[in-house]
Amino acid sequence: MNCSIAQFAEILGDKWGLLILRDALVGVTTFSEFERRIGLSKNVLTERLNRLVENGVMAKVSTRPKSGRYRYELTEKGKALFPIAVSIMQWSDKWVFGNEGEPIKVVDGKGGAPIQSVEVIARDGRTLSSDDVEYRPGPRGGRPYNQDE
Amino acid sequence: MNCSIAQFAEILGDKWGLLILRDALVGVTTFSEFERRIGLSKNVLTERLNRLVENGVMAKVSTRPKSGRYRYELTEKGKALFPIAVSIMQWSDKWVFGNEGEPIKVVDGKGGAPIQSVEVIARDGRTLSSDDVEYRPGPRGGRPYNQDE
DNA sequence: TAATTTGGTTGCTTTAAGCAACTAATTTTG
DNA sequence: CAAAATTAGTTGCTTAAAGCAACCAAATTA
Repeated sequence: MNCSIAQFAEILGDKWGLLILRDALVGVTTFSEFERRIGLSKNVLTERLNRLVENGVMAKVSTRPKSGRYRYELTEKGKALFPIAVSIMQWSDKWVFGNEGEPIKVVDGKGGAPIQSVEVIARDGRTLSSDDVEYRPGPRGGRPYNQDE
Repeated sequence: MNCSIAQFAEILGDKWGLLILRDALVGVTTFSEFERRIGLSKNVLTERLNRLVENGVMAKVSTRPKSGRYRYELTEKGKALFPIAVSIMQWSDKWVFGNEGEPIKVVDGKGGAPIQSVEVIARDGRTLSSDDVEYRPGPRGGRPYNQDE
């Protein structure tokens, strides 16, 4: 499907994929810890982790050779999902939790100051809302945002 | 579940939810146009749109009173998902499509210049990667990023 | 006036997810 | 050092969700 969002959705566009990403970002690496924290069945976790590995988002590495124990860790491609995760958290904190307050705070590792709100910024520095942009066909061109017909 | 990402996932954390958001952002409003562009079955589309309406992400408004024709449009809460959609597109463009080039370009409505890359910025202006942050329990506190036990 | 479009609903089939039991190494505990 | 527990799964069965096709009534277009 010739759509960036659809591509993302294929790789981790479901509940479990997003929760695996969340846990991976906070440092979870083992099969059993993902299982315990997320609370999904083993066969589904197996399938989802395999998909992430196949798509280069995570790497499966042996802790010690021949041990049968592994670490699942984010690749560079996986770590690049960080702004997506943060923007999701910020949206939820504001629009779902609201004045209840957020469950987790993301802070700068150096100094512990809160981070800025993730925003879409124009080349000239203006913050853009969804009404301020236009969509143009890219290099792959053709009809924009259409997948079939 | 006391987790911001899980809350988001409940509302539109699946393939169809993300594709509906994509289309809504580019201006799709009618049931039939969502159906045609996304290519999902009517019953699932009905259920998904209802969920988005129930959660305040979209509003269902009659085009003309008593006409039986509706527009599904993003609320303020829904439009606030914009940075998430853009960060997903940018990730996919870079890490999935790569040098093939992106299918769609998001440009500034004023002047048509490309937008900046969506990033996580510290209070002091530094761009932060996933290794540069820490996670602290928020006001809702308790154990961070744990939902059960 | 007839055909088409819109926005669905209903019923059936197929696919995916959840659950429990089992396994075979490996590691920890007494 | 033996027994228990943990890790990282697999297999089989059940239940929930998605896909598909047909159908429908009101409104719109030809």
